[in-house]
Amino acid sequence: MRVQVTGPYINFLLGGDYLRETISAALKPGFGNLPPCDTRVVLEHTSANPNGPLHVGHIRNSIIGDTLARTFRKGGRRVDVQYYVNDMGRQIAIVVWGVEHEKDEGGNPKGDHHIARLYIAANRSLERDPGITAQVDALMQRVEKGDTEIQKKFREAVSECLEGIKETLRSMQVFHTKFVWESEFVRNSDVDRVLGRLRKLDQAREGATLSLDLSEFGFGKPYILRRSDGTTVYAARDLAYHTWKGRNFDRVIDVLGSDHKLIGGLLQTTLGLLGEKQPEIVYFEFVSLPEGSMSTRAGKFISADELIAQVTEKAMEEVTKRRPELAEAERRAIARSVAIAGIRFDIVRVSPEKSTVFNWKDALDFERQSGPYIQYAHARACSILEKGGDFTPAFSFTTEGEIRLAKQIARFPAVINSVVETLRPHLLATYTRDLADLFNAFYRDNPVLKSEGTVRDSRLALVKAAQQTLRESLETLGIDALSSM
RNA sequence: GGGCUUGUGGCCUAGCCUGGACAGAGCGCCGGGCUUCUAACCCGGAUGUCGGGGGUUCAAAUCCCCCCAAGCCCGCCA
Repeated sequence: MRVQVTGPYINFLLGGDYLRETISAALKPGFGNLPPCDTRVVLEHTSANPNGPLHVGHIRNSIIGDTLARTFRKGGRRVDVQYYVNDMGRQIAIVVWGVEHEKDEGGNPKGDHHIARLYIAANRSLERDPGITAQVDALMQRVEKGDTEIQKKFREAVSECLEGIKETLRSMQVFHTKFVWESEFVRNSDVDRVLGRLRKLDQAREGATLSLDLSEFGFGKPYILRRSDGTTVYAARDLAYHTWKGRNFDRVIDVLGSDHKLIGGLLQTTLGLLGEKQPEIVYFEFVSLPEGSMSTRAGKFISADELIAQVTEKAMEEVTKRRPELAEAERRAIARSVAIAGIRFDIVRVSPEKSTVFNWKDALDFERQSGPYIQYAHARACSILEKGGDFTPAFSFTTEGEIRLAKQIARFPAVINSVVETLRPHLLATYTRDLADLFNAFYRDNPVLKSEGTVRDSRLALVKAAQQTLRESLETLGIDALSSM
């Protein structure tokens, strides 16, 4: 290492040994993996109500959550990823009422879309005739009391919707290890037990309802846990779920929309009062439409399925334009990967605290700063390596392009670590984009296959290291690292 | 009304926690580059009161205070 003074700054220049070491590490599979660690992490994300398909707002949750899960695993953590299924709230009772009373006008045959149409229709009926509210209330009471016939109806409606949601998640390469049904905590009496403990808190206020007075913690309004008709609210069931998570895992992480900030704070405070582990909550701001915020109830949303279909179609056009010689099935497969890369990268690259407005033009743009741009850099690297054939890695880096690329590669494990520490997955996205930029700059100024001797072996080693690092980064972002596109 | 978050060229975004080298990219715009490792790429150019005003500091996009604007929350919904 050399030290140089420039004006008021002292620059520490990293020498050849450092680059040799890291580039040689990057040549091995699994570059960027952090040492395994025994901490058991449970990460909850998406958990959208099963009253309709995932829309472009929900998938910000899914993509942030899935990217965090992948990064944690790369960081050596053991991670359980859970989707908490709300299968007994008021919204689901409305769905069940809709299944019984509404007619489906037809459209996308997927179960989640079918359920959404009934849910939207039921809400319209509810607006016209407030008397229906009593019927919905009755459904909620019967399901909570354990009426098996009604429970079956709830389960069937929820399952139908959930199957559609699962299909959407799979197509985005978002994976959960477990779907936890809320009603489980009512059935196994965890909710009763946690209510029993809550009742004994100094902050408990019990009359017709059971609530907590958390004003000493800055929460102005009572935290209602049980309705006057005896049924529990979501908050109570969520407390039971988080108590269970806290007792079975070392770290509990939730990814939630910023509209949950207040209830997230109430949840954390209450768990603290009970002496249970408090979850770490990652909040993200909303995705809205140019005409305003999305609403499943009002039918005002762009579904993830529609987004994926449109982006895939655009990707197919692009692939066909560039690679007309490929068979259709092959083009189709590339288009699917490119589409998911476009969608996932576009969402994960923005810091979570920034609210965004969805627009089709940007969603369909595969140019610079996009996921496909990074995939393309990776594919170019693969192509050079394929043409280069066997080589003996050398580590002599002298040009500016070589050194800057090598340094960026070297940063990768630190980036994984910082995402794990800060729970900010966009850091990985910007890192990967910069890596692709630096690879392109290197590619432009440093001929690889035409060079000779040590220069060629060094550059091939660098290309290989860059390709591996791009692949590891892309896979951690849930994006396919295509070798040809 | 109260709370939380955001405000960076026409558009979009990184940097803000941990203050320092000309505020980095991208889109769009103007002008170039495919007999040369994949042009989903690259090069050059124009475009910035870092929302506004105070303050702290040798030094502020970054820290503090006030103001303005936008989004979200303030249900016996989730």
